[in-house]
Amino acid sequence: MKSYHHGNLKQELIDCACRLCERDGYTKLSIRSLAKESGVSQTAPYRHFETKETLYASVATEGFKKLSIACHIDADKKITKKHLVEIGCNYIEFGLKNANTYDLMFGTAVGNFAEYPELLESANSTYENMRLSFSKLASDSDEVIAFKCITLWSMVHGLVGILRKVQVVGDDFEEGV
Amino acid sequence: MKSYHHGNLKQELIDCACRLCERDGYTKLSIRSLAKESGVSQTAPYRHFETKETLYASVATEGFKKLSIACHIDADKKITKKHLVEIGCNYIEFGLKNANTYDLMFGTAVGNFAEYPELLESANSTYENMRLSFSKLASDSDEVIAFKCITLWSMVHGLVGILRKVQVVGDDFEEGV
DNA sequence: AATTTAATGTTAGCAGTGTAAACATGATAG
DNA sequence: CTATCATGTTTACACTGCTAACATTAAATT
Repeated sequence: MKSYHHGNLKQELIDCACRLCERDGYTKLSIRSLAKESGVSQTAPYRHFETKETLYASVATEGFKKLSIACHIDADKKITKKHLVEIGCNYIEFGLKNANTYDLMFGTAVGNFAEYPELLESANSTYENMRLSFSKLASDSDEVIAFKCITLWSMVHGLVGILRKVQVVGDDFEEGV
Repeated sequence: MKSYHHGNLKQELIDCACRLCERDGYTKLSIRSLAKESGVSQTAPYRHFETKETLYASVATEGFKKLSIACHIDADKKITKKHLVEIGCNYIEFGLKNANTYDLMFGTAVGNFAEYPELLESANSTYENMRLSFSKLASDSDEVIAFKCITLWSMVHGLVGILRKVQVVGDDFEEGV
């Protein structure tokens, strides 16, 4: 007889949600289907996620962690201009290859990150990693570095959004860089 | 006795949807509430919009028209570098002040613009206006202009996305430009 | 070790959703 | 005047987020 309790439901739900969100987009994800996929009753997820937005927040949190990893930002290593470009390309590649997750991370699905401490932490840490990398290359003031960082971030973030809509230039672009 | 037929339902639904989408975000918009708001039966909108995504497409179409207008791009007028910066600022301002509509326009709510000719037309025309403005300033080849255009577009588009999440730098930025 | 308690699961049910099908009405073309 | 067709309504279905009441198990307390 199978045990009544699942044991590791929360993590399994998050993993499953990450998969489904990326595959079908977060709008198609339902708590019920998620529960069914994990072989558990319809309302079981509510023991681990107050609302659907809380689940979204968890998926977004994972997303930022994956983005950090995908960028290959190593806080300790020395960095060159070439590395910087690589980071940018990695960022864009992540955004394009994980378009649905990226949409969840930067769209309005999760209204206010501050309501989800883990998400806020993971998003801030991603940014902080980027900022640190920039700061190693420039000898500007912190303010200027932050400004430049936002500018570059906007570039790559914007490109992700644009390239997704304007597929035509997608291939040309990679060479262009 | 009120007339059975509404007469101008389609446009009223679009207008109403635009308002509600911007106020609450497109996820909160329901066809039923929209119908009720227009004093019409639950399924009446289906005479004018095949699916909800079709309705989204209409709202997005309006969005691109409004964006074009907000940018104050005049295809005939001469243009200076200062104008270009103004266009950029107008773009960013539009994106921030109409965040929910902007999200609908550039998110994944409408999967494939090509399925909605009017939307495709209005999005392309917005881009074409921008490209024309750029082309008046630069004496580069069409390809290079297109490349620069995408780059600048990415900048402002990216900033809209980032500034929405990182409100802190919002005020500083406007001065910085 | 026995018992209480808190965490985590289930069942039943509500109100709201997108959408399809069948029917009603009224404007318009013949 | 009548037939047709666009546009409206009613009814119905399967699905959704979420709540409340109950069941089971693991962990803490005695």
